[in-house]
Amino acid sequence: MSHTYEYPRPAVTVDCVVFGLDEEDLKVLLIQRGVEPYQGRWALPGGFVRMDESLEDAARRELEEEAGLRTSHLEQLYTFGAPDRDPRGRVITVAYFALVKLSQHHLQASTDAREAAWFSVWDTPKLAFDHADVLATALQRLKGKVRYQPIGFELLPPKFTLSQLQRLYETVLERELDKRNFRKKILAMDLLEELDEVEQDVSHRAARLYRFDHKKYKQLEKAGFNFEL
Amino acid sequence: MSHTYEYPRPAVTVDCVVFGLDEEDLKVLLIQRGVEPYQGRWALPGGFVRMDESLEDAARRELEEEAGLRTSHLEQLYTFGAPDRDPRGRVITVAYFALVKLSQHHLQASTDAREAAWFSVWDTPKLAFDHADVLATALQRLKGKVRYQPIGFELLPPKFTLSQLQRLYETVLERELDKRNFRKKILAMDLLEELDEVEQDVSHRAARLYRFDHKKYKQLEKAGFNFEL
DNA sequence: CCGGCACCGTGTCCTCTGGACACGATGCCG
DNA sequence: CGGCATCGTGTCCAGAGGACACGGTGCCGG
Repeated sequence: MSHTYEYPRPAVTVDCVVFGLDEEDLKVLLIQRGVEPYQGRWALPGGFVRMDESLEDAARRELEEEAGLRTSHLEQLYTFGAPDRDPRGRVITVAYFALVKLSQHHLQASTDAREAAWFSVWDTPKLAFDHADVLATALQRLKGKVRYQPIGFELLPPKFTLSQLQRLYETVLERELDKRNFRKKILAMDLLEELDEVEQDVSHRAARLYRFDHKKYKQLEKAGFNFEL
Repeated sequence: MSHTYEYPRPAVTVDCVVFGLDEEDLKVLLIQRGVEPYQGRWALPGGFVRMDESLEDAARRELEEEAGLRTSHLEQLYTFGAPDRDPRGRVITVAYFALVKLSQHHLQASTDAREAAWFSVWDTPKLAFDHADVLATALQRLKGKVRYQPIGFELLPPKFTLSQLQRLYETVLERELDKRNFRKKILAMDLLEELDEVEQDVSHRAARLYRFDHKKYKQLEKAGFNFEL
């Protein structure tokens, strides 16, 4: 290896901001730290990048190890590298952003005896390192992206009602939407498959279920179609 | 330092995609490599991150060192970390994205005897490492961002004509725009200061000069205004 | 001096989109 | 069988965006 590389090197980690949605709120997955620094504090799941794995592989591995979690949607968020962001020394972290269907991911005990739990994104405990910044950045990204890419569906069960979908947007965007206009617009896109099923076990009139048509979206996307709100 | 950190570490670099605009084309700044690997190939300016500087500071420093360049607009683009992207070993690079006013940056000889030059973004030589991917990512970002943030002005001289501005958008977006609609829309935003000056040394009727009003934009932005194409 | 050339600068019309807005239908429960 | 909660639907209006053409101005060359 060239002499060029014999400088001291920073350590490199990945951290994941995993969002999920339940009936009440938008949630983020946190892990309670078992060791110093910030022992006992809550933090984003993450860890060191191995020499032979890509950054995204590292993110997936950490999610699997720390929360027994697999996710369909995982994208790079931002890289945080302030020299003093870790008290142990120079650590640069590549943050990732993931969406999971909370309904299908009941957390399993983490393999390394750390506690994992979902918190409302509007009400998290004090976080370790600069993870509050990372979370804020991720929220901003989610808010921005959900409007012009159909990623919101990653947060819902495969079959969902239009009300659920609308609640999703209202929660993420932090504003109310008009039901009629919302339905008009989303149905006009012709990306939802109307199923011959209605929701079960509700104590009022049951709503029709829909399914997002990924194939159709891919096609339309190629043809220059743009999803928007 | 904790034992946790005694894993082997990747090297970390920053690379910069610097865009400039001249009368003909959108340009990108490249540096010819003086050492192996890829000796003689053109590459993005960049280099190793020092242990005591932030990522953005590293990017600015490299731009200064390799091209004598300062830039107003510098933002993080993406982090590239495929295990085999550098033949010398594991090197992760944090790519940055910069815009400069080409009219005011005649390149000075680089301090470390490497050659620096501007190339049309549509016609670059074969690049070192995965820098072609980095450039493609940057172009995509520029195309996306220019429409909803007033960053295009960073590519123009402080005083410019509406035709120059329109040509900028046409070049970046790779499509033609209608002159009357473009002027109507951009002037309606009320972000351009109309000057009592016209361009000089043209062999036809001279066009009026305008200046972008950064202050006004900041105010409007706070008030919830959204710049859009 | 005059014509040609190149670019500057301007307004109308039409379509479509987006937002405001209310009520009858359905199904469960007590 | 009445009450309650949610479902599901259509109209109207204003504003934005896109299509579209021509007279004005200034330089240059003959």
